[in-house]
Amino acid sequence: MDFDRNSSSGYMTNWAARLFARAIDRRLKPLGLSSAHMPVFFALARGRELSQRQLVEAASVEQPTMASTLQRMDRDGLLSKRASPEDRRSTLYRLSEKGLAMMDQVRAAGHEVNALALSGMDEAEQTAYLALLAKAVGNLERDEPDD
Amino acid sequence: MDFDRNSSSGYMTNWAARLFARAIDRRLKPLGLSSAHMPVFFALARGRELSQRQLVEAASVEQPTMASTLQRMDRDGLLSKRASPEDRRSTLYRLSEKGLAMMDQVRAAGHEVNALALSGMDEAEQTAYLALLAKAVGNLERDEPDD
DNA sequence: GCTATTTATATAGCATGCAATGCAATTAGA
DNA sequence: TCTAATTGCATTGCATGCTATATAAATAGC
Repeated sequence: MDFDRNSSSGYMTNWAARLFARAIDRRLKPLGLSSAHMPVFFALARGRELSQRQLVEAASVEQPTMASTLQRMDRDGLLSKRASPEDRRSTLYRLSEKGLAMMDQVRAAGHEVNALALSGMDEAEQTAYLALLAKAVGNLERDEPDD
Repeated sequence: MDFDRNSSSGYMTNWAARLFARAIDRRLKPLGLSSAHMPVFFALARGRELSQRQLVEAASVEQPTMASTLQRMDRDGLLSKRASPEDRRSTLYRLSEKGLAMMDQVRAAGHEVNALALSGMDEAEQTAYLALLAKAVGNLERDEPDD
């Protein structure tokens, strides 16, 4: 055989990630939401107010990615913004009423898909899955430039 | 606390997948290639000739995604096409000379990044990582429409 | 206080991925 | 054989992600 995709950790991780995203997206689509909104929702839970920079950290995406996610969310009325009183470069974001009202369904979708993905694994396997992912993430982060 | 991203299998899988892709991309960028090319390269190894449909299966991406990947690869001179003699709707793809010449480096990048990601895991853990990903993939595929 | 560096965002440009749709060629069913 | 369903692909339109670059505000070093 040439190459067995099932034996490549990179390929399998990518595949699983796409399936996770699709499963989330199918559930959130009726709300007009998608998987990329989830880290923003969780970071802004309970009416918390954060800057773009803090959201970038919370979601571990690059700054331009977060900028355009926030732009779409704002366009869709999910956010409420105000200029930072501390730093004139910075904008602070909160979920709007409309956004906050969707929080429970966002959480539910997340739990449902996580449970589905992990079904058939016992406690130890579920823990191992997260631990091994964390290990791989740590390893790959050491390959990133700078940081 | 509200939500610990490190405890969400979906979040961690997505994060790992993005780090995998970035690590691959950094290595293939000097060649003008990227992570999305890898499944196509491996499927077309040894001069094998496949239709778009077969490449879709091999890469587990949707058909329009493969269509545009092939379009870019063709634009960049990595492919050689011909009409299928069996089916007038279908086009058969092979790697061009230029593409074939890059195969070793594509493989090397894949092996290097996989090894990096799995470093610090013993044999059993590496096997478990792949097995747990396969389990999650299987679970999530059952959530997909149709198939 | 003044310049040099750093930091917070914005923007451009592109790749990758998806769903939805349309069309032409093929295949199945009556 | 003739129509109906299926299949292979193209296209549209959009979201998500990235790198590279620019700009203005804040901070540091002197």
